[in-house]
Amino acid sequence: MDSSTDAVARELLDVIPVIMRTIRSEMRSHRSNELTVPLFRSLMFLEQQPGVSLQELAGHLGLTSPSVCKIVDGLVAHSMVKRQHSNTDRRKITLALTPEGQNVLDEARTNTQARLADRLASLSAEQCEIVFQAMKIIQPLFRPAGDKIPAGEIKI
Amino acid sequence: MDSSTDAVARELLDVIPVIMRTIRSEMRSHRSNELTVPLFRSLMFLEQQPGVSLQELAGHLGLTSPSVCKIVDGLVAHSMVKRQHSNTDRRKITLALTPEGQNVLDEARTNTQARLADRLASLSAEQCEIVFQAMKIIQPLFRPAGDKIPAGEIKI
DNA sequence: TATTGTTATACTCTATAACTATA
DNA sequence: TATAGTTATAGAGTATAACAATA
Repeated sequence: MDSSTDAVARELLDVIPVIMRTIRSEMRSHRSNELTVPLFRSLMFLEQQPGVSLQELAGHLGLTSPSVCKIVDGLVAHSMVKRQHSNTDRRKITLALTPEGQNVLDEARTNTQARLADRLASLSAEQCEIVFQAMKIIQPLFRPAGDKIPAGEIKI
Repeated sequence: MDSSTDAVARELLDVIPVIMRTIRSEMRSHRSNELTVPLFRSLMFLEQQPGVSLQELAGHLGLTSPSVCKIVDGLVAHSMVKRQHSNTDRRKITLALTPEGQNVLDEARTNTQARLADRLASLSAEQCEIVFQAMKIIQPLFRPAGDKIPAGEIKI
């Protein structure tokens, strides 16, 4: 069993960086949406969890507060995100997508997903299913600390 | 079938960046080997393909020549890689691991793999197998252009 | 003239440290 | 005093453009 997890670890180390580079470059190559991976992930998280604080977003992204503060600055400057002071604790901020942010997210997701799907086109239904299941299996193991499971997914 | 590849694409977009961040941070957190992901991948490639040129390495990494030139500078400065002029075409260079580079690679691979394997420890044998197969399925779809399949793997 | 590698320069992403405002 | 967020500054990592040497 140990040798098996080692083999999987070796494969992950081999394959993940290559996929990541593709995702990055495909996200960049689409001219209309100048989203980087962290910006894209921020918008996705705010769609799932509207009203979160900066620290909650930082926890999800696995980045420090200053880094996320700058990311949010950019998103606010481009009118994709609304930043407000919390009513209950005025030190905190609450973050949410604007309608424009939702549009940008929808477009970016559609485009990037379509390009990834193109690469997967040669897979059989069985192979697709294996990859799909693998992602579902791996995801919880790498979830950043402090990242809550969205309420809609608790179902177990 | 289309909805299936779309679903897989969505999962990849969700999960890959998170795994990538973990790989990065685990690689950095181990103090003795200060290898970044691209440095690590360079060493791995030179182990498989000793004697390659800078452009071949750049093709494998999916980076531009100037970027790879700087990476190689660093590896040479740290005595991990030997850089020589080619005899047949003196514009070209040939790159190869030094014994020290091999040691650094071995240690980094062992450590990083072990940490990843720790995260996978809770998986059942079946789950391991699914993830393993998924990586094998995905890998060829995302191989960078100009990246040759290592001679030892042609076997088919 | 085209190709291989290098140097010069700049931009993005991220981090640590220091600061402000609120609790 | 502790916490949430911000600002200031610095260090990777990458790219494009310009250059040198060789073919």
